[in-house]
Amino acid sequence: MARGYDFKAIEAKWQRAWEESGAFAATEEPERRKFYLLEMYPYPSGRIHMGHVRNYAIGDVLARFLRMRGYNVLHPMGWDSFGLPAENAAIEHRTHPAKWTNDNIAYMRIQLKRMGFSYDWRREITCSDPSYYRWGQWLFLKLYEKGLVYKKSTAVNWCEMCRTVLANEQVEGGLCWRDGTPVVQKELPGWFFRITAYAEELLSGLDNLAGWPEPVKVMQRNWIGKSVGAEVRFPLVDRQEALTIFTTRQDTLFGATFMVLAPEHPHALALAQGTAQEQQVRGFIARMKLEDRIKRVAADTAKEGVFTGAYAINPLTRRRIPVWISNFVLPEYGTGAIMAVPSNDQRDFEFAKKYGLPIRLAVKPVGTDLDERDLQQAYEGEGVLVNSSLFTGMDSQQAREAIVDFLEREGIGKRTVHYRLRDWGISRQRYWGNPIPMIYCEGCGTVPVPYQDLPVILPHDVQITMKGGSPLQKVPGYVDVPCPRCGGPARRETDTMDTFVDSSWYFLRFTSPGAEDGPVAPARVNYWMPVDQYIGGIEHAVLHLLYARFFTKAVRDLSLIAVDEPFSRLLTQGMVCKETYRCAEHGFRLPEEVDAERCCRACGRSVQVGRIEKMSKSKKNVVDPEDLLSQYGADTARLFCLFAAPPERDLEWSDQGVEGSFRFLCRIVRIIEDQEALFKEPISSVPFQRLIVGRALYRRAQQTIKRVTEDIEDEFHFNTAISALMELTNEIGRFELKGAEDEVDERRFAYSYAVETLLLLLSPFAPHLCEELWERLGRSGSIFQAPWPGYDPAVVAAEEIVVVIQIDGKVRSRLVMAADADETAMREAALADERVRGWLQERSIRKVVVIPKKLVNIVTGGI
RNA sequence: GCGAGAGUGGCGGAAUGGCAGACGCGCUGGACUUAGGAUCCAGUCCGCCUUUGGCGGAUGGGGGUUCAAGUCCCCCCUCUCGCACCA
Repeated sequence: MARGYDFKAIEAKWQRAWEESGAFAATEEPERRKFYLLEMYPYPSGRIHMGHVRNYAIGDVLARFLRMRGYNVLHPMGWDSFGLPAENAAIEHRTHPAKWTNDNIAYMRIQLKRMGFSYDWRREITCSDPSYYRWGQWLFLKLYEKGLVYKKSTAVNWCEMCRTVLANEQVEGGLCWRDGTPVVQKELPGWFFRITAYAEELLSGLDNLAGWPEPVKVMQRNWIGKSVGAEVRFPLVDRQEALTIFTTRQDTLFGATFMVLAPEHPHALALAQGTAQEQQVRGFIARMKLEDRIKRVAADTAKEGVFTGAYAINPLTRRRIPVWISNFVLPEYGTGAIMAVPSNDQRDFEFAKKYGLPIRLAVKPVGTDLDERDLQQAYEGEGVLVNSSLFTGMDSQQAREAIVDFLEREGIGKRTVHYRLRDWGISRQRYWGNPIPMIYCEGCGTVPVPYQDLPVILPHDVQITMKGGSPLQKVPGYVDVPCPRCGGPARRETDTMDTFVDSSWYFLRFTSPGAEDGPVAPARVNYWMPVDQYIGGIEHAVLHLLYARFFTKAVRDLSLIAVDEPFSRLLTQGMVCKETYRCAEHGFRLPEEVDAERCCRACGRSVQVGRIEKMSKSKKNVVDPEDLLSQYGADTARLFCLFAAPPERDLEWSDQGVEGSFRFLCRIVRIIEDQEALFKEPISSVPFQRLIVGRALYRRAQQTIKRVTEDIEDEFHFNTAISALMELTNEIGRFELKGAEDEVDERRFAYSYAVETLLLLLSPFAPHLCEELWERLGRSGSIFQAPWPGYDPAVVAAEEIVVVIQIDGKVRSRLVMAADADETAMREAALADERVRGWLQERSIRKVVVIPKKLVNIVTGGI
């Protein structure tokens, strides 16, 4: 038998029982309160890690708790099983991505089951399975019909090592997150989702997401990056065209003394043509094209530029202003051109100083006599307009409105809103993803695959080399197809979809996983959606969570679902961290490579005990859940993850802490085993009013019900819920079962009630053990079919309480009083107290503050 | 630079404006033991006083509000995360 208690046998026994009884299968029952609880599904990398264990343990407590509370709970699990690692692994292990993926899923499914998570496995989804991805293709085509999918050629992040485009979040400091290869910009055709069509709704919708953590909402707001301003036309001197700029500070228009274009701006070279500047401009543009984009965009990159030789007219001052080109203007934001107001914009100021361009003050701080000749830096704040014709003297905020009105009246410009959010490029030049269902015909152009031909099956026989383009290009039977429209020879699209597409709607599919007529079955999806509680890592704050919101709105507009937002409440759990050991010679070391004196076993040098960092293989500070399972079992692993820190905070791993959680469970086993005979006999209940010796224990049990219920329900404070359970356990352990003859019934009743309550309250945290002990207590049926215990507020409230007596805010005495003692009684008792009287000699009482049920504070006038 | 969050014993962490340090880990002592790395019991913020006991100090630093501040307000410091030439 395993140390402490036989968790291996117990856990296997109950996992089998739950599976056989279908305990966690969820069906739509319209008359019941539903609760859709979801944790972010994993990428099947091979084995689960502690981050998964923590994420899913948090979810499972809620799932089990809510079921006991009477909710109809949907708690599904699936696999984010498309993606590049499968192709890398295929090369490394000489296997097929499908086999590697499916083997991983099979293994990880077993691991999750061994953790005892209460999923409805009948609803399992595998992204890489045609039964799932066919509906991804279907949705792609529907969105295409709606104009929400389009193809364009543009500059994208390209990783030479991965041989594919990377999403923005996969670029960290200009390097590929996976292999550290510098990411390059590459002009490439690809498919895009028009997420920008929903920019405003994605932004405003955040205001209604009361159940989302503020940081996540802030990050999404920043990402969407809404700017309200105006587009203004600046006519070019001696030409027909004009340059259009975007600004949020039209109040500073009178201070615009030059213009700046991005090197990529379509007019950039044209303006210089035939001028003395042409060669210089040509050279500058060529150089900028070569320059690394990430570096160019970095804030600390020096501003540099060239004069185009051309002039424009400031439409308000009517003055000629030179047009420049510079690296600090970005082609993709606004119109790729700006008006430069050096007096009121720091970037423009620096540029003007560097190249000796004129500065003209447009807005000055209220009540100052700022002069542009004295400017040491731009004044970017609000203030009063100067040098601004009829707007001079106006408040800058009002002037923004007045000037944009004027621009619109005069036909010079118009109100405009710009977003930083860009359309979502979903083309991946890789094999292991969902095929984009498009066909190119020379005669008919781009033709969608007809719905009846879905799914486009990912061919099995491919050569994955990580060289050249997509492996799919070299699969003849795949690429060459007849055009669905004219029947002539045509070519299939060989890009596959970003895996974030799969995860953008998997939560919908869970509601109706077998649906054959569409991605979802309407009645079922509408019963379950939205997800009431979503749980996952904060690293998805912007991408997955933004994409999923976008998809939900787009699918809603296809009339397939009725909700606006996919996730009502969101919990972002912290990372699982552990200290690192680093040897000067051997780098990061495993704990077993370090001896008791903290020296490297390889070279004997003392290792540096590093910071507490997120568990990662490269830092050699990971703990494998598998080891935990074999040493302590699933209940201990879960319990520790929940006890060591509140869910949203980082969790610091501690082997001794795990040991402590295990000890706690062992203690409960001992308590019950020691009294096994007691529970075998019938126990008659005693009303609370008649409880004397058992009163305190009974009350403590009731108080624990209240605390645990509130801790789980309100704030997911599982750590404090567990500590309350430990206190109850301590109390039970101290309780004396033996006593006078006439007390025996009462003692046995209070004791068994407390033990039973303990098991019920602990069951969501340590389900296997509680199920087992519940059975040993002789209770029939699964503990998870028992209702969550309730409490009587009158019992919870003690009839006597300790009142703190303070003198001038310092505790000087404590008195036991009736809980319902009124202010007068409390004041008198406090003033009559001997210790208090000792302190009060020589002092005059200025005031007595009485807080019922809490304290009395006597404020004196000093000695 | 901007934004968000955090700073409490040796450690993880508790505290509707009302006894700071619950609970756990670790540590100390004791009991039971052939043994203890099992279990049980007691102790464990710091300083001071002669004890039972008591006094003083203590939640990054400094001010303030209040009868009362870890908690509210202002200033500063440190750390973590996110964004960062976004016009």
